[in-house]
Amino acid sequence: MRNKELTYKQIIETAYVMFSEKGFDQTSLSSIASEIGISKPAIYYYFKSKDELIKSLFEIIAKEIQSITFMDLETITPANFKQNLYLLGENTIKHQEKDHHFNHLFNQYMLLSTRDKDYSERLVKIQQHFLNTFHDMLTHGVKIKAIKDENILIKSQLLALVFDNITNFILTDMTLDFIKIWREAVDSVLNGIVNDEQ
Amino acid sequence: MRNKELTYKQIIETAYVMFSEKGFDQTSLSSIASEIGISKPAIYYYFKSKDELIKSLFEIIAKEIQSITFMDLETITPANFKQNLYLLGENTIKHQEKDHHFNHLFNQYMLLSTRDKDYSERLVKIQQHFLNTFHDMLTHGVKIKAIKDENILIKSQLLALVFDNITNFILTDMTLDFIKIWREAVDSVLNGIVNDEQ
DNA sequence: GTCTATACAGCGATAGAC
DNA sequence: GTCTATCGCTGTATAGAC
Repeated sequence: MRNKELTYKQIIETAYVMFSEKGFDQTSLSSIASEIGISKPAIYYYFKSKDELIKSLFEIIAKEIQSITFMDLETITPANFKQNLYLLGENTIKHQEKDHHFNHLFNQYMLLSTRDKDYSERLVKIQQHFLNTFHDMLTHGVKIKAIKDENILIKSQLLALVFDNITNFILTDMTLDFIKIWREAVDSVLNGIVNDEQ
Repeated sequence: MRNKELTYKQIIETAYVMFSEKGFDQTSLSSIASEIGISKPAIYYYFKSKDELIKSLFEIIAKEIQSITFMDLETITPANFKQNLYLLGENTIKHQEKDHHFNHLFNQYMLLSTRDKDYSERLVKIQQHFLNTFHDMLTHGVKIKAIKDENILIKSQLLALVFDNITNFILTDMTLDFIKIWREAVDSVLNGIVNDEQ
């Protein structure tokens, strides 16, 4: 007799890894089951279909993105503004270099979204949230007079694009100095609009 | 009796569209065959397996990337340097907005590469070529004294990252002004190192 | 060179025993 | 809650007719 919560947790965790490594289609429910040491129908006790299991994982990913890109604006001052932008990138880069599964899965949902309207709408919202995070950050910078109010919208979109693609490039075997690239991006974008730079 | 070359061409073109819209796994050889109006085994006459058909499409994609990112450095002068960087992005953005299949397929090969060493190595080379294009462009800019020799390597990598992810974002339903973002990227990166700017 | 027919494996999902 | 057994379907791939 197994523990109910344990089994549920094992299915989620095993699916997370296997889906990321082999893809949704190439990972059968039986292979997930045998990896855990249970039978295939046991999975159907927890999830009414394979699609629902895939959807459950999406919810987990979506929540993780929220927490990764969270920024507490209250702690930002003109003195530490640029440093905080550096850190936002550096922390994420270090996090992604440890867990490749996250981005592999996310890419698969991106592909799913082209033929599934639900995923499409959810992903647009996530990307929007993502863009907003950087826009809020720069807007806050203007408000506390850390930077000048010049082209803030486009500049924040540019930062979001760089940030997002750094995580994609980490997945390939490219060995670039991503932290340096991110710092160059922040420096370039803020160049000329930073106040009080000595 | 069908024409041999025509059938081959039809298989390639139909597979290109269907694989991009539904994915490799969700597109069966029978569905491709019936879409064209031939029988499933007919495909096996031209391709010894589904994987080989997928591989053939990869060769086409790889070639297309080479031509998209081609830049004739001979025509670059200090006067048109920045304008050419603008155009490189703008032409690609317009091209991508017309043909979404290209990027959908490319993303699928990115996922395949995580479990297939052949694709992995090929893709790294493509990404490398991609980075080199921008590096060559900026290095050439230094040579013809269009820009100053400051941080050229990182700056070219940054441009490549922005350029690459703009094409990814076009696939989503985000309606951003990508041309403006690209211009901001070029402006930001070149800010302070451009010579002869009035 | 292209077809019909078919082999064979594997999938998602369900029924019903324990 | 988890199992065995099984259904129905679809996939890739091949053999052999024309």
